[in-house]
Amino acid sequence: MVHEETRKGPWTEQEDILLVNFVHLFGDRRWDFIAKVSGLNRTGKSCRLRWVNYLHPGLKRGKMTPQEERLVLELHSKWGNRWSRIARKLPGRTDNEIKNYWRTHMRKKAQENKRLVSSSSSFSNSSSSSTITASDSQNFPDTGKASFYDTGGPKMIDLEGKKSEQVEEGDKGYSMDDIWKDIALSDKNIIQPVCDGYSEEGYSFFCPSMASPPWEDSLDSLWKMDEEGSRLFLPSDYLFLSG
DNA sequence: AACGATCTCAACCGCCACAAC
DNA sequence: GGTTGTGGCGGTTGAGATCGT
Repeated sequence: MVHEETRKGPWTEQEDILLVNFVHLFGDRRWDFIAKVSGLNRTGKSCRLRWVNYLHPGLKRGKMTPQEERLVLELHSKWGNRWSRIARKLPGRTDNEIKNYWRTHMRKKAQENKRLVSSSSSFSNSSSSSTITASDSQNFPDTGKASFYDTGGPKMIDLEGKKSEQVEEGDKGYSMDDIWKDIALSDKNIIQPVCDGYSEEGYSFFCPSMASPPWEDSLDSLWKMDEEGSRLFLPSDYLFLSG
């Protein structure tokens, strides 16, 4: 046997299928183990990332809804670049997705702002204060440093995520019900809030801390939830190839 | 239609936290 | 208590897609 190097780069459909099979067999926590036994020449990290960001059946694809956008802005103002935490409040969205969204979103804002500033030229100096918009401006305390989208939120003192978690529910301008409604309209299956409303993962489509995926008893519904058809869907006979 | 600029998003990297030993 | 292995997170990159000229 030739010891192949660890594969990198884009995943093939075959790899995806294989990974899905093994995740169903062993759960979505033992990534290193899965990486080894699956025969994928990938690292555990790579497998996890692929699953979390792309293969996970609960993922919602497509553009962010206005509600989601607002929620991202709001949560980012509270938590800064805690993408995974923010993602937990956005059912079906991944931290990577939100991170990317924020990056492009803020880039646009920064460019717009630059234009405004240069045209009015009344605000000079401003080491880097991306004035953004009125509603956003709170997100960007003038740190005078860092990239344009960096750590918008207050330099949060995390305190093990306790304090900040407590504040969050109270001062929300609107409820997650809106978002759930939105999702329910388009997805109508799979994504259900499993945990009750007020834990850290309260609004996730399932509790990440679960040892085994909750969808195991509803595999038929996997891969069918895309509303835009833009998503890779594995027909159920792809699953469990070996029976 | 061709080309360059810009945008989007999947994937990798490095660091950190935590659990097992 | 120290070491090691693994998972998770945030930052960054690069290829492909899309847009504008």
